[in-house]
Amino acid sequence: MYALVDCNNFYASCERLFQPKFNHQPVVVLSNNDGCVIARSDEAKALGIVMGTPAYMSQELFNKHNVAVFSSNYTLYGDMSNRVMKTLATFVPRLELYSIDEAFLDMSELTFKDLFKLGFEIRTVVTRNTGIPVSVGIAPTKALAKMANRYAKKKYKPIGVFYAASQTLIDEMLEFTDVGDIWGVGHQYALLLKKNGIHTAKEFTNMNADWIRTNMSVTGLRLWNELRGVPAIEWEFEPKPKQNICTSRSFGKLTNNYSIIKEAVSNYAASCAEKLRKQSSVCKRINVFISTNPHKINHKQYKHSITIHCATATNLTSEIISYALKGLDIIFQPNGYLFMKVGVMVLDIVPEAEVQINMFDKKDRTKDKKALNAMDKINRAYGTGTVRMAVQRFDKRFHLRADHLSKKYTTRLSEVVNIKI
DNA sequence: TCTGGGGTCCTAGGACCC
DNA sequence: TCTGGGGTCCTAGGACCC
Repeated sequence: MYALVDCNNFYASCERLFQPKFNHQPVVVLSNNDGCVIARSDEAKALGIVMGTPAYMSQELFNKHNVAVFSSNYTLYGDMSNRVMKTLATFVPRLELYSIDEAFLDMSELTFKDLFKLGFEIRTVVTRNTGIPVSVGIAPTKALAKMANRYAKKKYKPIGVFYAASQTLIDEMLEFTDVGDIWGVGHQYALLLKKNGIHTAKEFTNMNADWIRTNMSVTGLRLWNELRGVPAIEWEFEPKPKQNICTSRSFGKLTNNYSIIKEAVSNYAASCAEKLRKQSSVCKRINVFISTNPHKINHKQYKHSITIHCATATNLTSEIISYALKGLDIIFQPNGYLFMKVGVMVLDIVPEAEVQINMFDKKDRTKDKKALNAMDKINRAYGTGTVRMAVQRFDKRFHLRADHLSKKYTTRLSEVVNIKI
């Protein structure tokens, strides 16, 4: 048995936790640059505010209904996530952290317990310990547990728990669920399925396996098995080491200023290097990409990327920056375009211990490593960018918009909430 | 006259997830 | 004025190599 525990409206719930005056007011959280809506409280959902819509398009709705708007505060959400996960870990022998606000719990050794009661206890204790409301779905496979979680929210909201304990209950849930709401079925597959007369998850499970394989590839077939009660998605108790690491941002406003773009690329490259060091790995290739704004249909469009091979696999900030700038220099177009976004990706990631030194590479990296080690420590303690390479500059002319940012209530001493007793 | 086949790498893009 | 960011997996065509 699998349980999927999911925090309700996670980012919105985190913001509310520290400003309870918003408890009965609609709350939304915006993406980087205050671009799109990425989280909504129930009240905001009821107003018809749609996930992923640009903030400026919903502005009227925000004003009219007195919606509390927040920029995203990932420091806060990350810390709250850790607290939730720690609490969840006390209930089961093993769990898999699936995303910032979800975890799969391994219930297979607990079948002697009343799993519904356990689900309810999990919900109660997490809310008591962290203040974050959660829902629980329990079922024989991961995909069914995902669905049970959603079903709990839609059908048994006050209880917040659904245990698909029998085939009758599973069928009830499958019939209730639209194919588009199945985990792993996105917009395109939902259209395809509906065109073929398949509207509910129950109808999906009744389809012929060959048809699924042909039209939805192996991933679709895996899903089909899962929904028929046959586990096909493996546990991942230990997070897999990342194959790629990427840092990219949109500019606060469109630009074709090469020095601003170089500065941005330097910073994203530095961030990739830091992420590599954090997991004790190095990369063999570095990819840089740049693009204009595809939403501006009357602008001339350009996008390009390039991959550079490292002479020696590396995680040194200075080296990764210089490879990235070399790549940028090749793909950058100086005339006629307004750029929206650049990014740096590090590829072919291997453990640092396995590095093969290029025989012509005589560089001694021990000093660099010591310096970067110290730099990482300082940056972790005092915030990203406290110590930086000269090319990264200080003025952040490409800086992001965040007009509605809340405080780091749980991670910065000066911003901790004061309580008068 | 007859114009291979297998492999890798790069870039691009499409599908999905949160 | 204003449309996120970070991932995974899969596919396909062109360049290039032997």
